[in-house]
Amino acid sequence: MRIGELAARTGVSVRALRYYEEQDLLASQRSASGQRRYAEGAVDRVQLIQQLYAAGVPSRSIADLLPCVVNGRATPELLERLSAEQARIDSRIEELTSARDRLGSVISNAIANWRTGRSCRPG
Amino acid sequence: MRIGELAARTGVSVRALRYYEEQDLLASQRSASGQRRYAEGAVDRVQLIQQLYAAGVPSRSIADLLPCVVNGRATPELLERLSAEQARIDSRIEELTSARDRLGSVISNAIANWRTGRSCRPG
DNA sequence: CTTGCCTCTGACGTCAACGTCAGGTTTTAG
DNA sequence: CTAAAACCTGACGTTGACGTCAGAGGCAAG
Repeated sequence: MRIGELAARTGVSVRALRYYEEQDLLASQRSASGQRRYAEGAVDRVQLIQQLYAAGVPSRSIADLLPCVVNGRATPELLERLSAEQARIDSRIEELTSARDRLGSVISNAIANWRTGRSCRPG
Repeated sequence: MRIGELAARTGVSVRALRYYEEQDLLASQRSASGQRRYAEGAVDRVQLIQQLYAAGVPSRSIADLLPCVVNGRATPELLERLSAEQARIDSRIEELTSARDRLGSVISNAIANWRTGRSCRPG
């Protein structure tokens, strides 16, 4: 498929796909005229890239670990990096959870004030 | 306390603290000569700011909700925004969890390959 | 009083992950 | 064949949360 279709099917922009290629995250065949052609697997690949980006994994790390994802092999060193990334994600989840809870108590606190005390209306 | 001490006690840079003030996230008294003076509560406040930043809450939203955190009151509109932020954080946590799991399966897959099949060593 | 560290206000630099525009080629629909 | 739509390669713009540097003042110690 061409880049436009891949963009449509993954929900990421054409520009982003070209950017991924620049960063060696996503390869493409080229047609005789130079247009990018992608196989079906590219859809999955792009979604994985997005997932890792969303997890805050820097693109350099993604570039390093993607081959491993594809062929299922990793050097011990890479395995360590993967575990490290996983740990980073875990602590990030904890941060988020605690932030979420803090927001939650702010909310219920505000609601409680709202019921019992004066409301937020002027006066 | 002065800005250097607050920075040391919160672990954020002096520049960041001045930036927070610029964004109306953190107020300060000024000495006669213009230096910033902070009360004890500033330490907590800065940590809250960090937590929200870490959760991806944009600084404008933080500025809006901080007064509410302080005085425990919120307009219905603000309550809605808080809930929206909470929901955003929740979906972010889900993203991260799924990324984490995906990394996990990559890792265990690699380990399995490592045990059963050929290792990653050349040859 | 001076030395040395802390602080001040601008103001420009940075980095990632793209957005956007320019100027040109290719593919497709009619 | 032609016009529209999609694609190409640069290359500069954007945003957020600061980093960093310049130049000038403030403050406690000796």
